[in-house]
Amino acid sequence: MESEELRNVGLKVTTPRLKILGLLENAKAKHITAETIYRQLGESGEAIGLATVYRALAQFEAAGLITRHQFEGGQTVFELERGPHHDHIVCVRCGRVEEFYDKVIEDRQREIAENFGFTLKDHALTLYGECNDENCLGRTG
Amino acid sequence: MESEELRNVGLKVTTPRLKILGLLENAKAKHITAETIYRQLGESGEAIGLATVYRALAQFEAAGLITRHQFEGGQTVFELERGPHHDHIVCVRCGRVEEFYDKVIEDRQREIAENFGFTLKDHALTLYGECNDENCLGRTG
DNA sequence: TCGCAAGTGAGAATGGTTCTCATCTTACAT
DNA sequence: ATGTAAGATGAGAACCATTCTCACTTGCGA
Ligand SMILES: [Zn+2]
Ligand SMILES: [Zn+2]
Ligand SMILES: [Zn+2]
Ligand SMILES: [Zn+2]
Repeated sequence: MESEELRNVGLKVTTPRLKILGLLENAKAKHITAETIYRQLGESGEAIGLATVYRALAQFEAAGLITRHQFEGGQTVFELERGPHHDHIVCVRCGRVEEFYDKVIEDRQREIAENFGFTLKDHALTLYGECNDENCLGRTG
Repeated sequence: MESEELRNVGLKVTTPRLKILGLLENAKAKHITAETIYRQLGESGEAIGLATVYRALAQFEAAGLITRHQFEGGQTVFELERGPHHDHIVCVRCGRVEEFYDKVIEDRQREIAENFGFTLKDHALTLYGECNDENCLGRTG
């Protein structure tokens, strides 16, 4: 249950937090902005203050429940951290987001950091391109 | 000369643009924020409006003279686009930035995009870690 | 040298995010 | 169950990097 998840990371179980977690699980889009969370909760009658949404997301991130991504030209998006690590490829025309994991790249990153004498803590990799989805191609030609 | 560079990309040669380009070339830090450019020009008696700095940077970027990077938790930084493409590794303690190019990673990116049916246009890769610089280690232990 | 399209700068506006603070809740002990 | 203290909430203000506005200035081809 979601209550467990909150307790496990040392957060009090509150209605706003449960609603936000629940929305992250059930939202159609996996990568979602704070604004969207705020708006969707409002529309479904579960009004939560925007400040609370931001606060909860920051806490969830600190607790490792979610991750945050900043795709170029867009606002910050959040996603539930379930399953293994992955990076993203984003269509610059339609905004479609796909996920991938590439062991070759992950390994090289570690080697590169090592060569510079860095202890690798994190990385951000996003590919940008134009997708071949029919709904995307249809828009611009 | 810098005037050439501006003319070559179809921009009028103006004093503000020349000063900003010049600063980008001579600044100690290669990766620099708009604010810093604004402040450093001001300090050296070459006051330029902040809006002009942002405008010029946007035009330089569109013209391919500079690139823009958004390292996590920091403001946007700009750097002169001279020499081959590279990505970055950033120390999360002291902010030190190093550059690298890795053919293996670059090639894999292209393959991944292809597999998703995307035409790769761009990518953003930044590694975050803790460096072993003495000035860095000294700070936190 | 002129004329005007283009550029500039001060300050206002924007917009995403964070902060403030008075008011609620949760979690825990009685 | 009830009291209570620590923590959470929400409305709106504040923040801050960036962009916009607009009256004035400048680069540059004719
Ligand atoms: Zn994802
Ligand atoms: Zn697309
Ligand atoms: Zn660089
Ligand atoms: Zn360091």
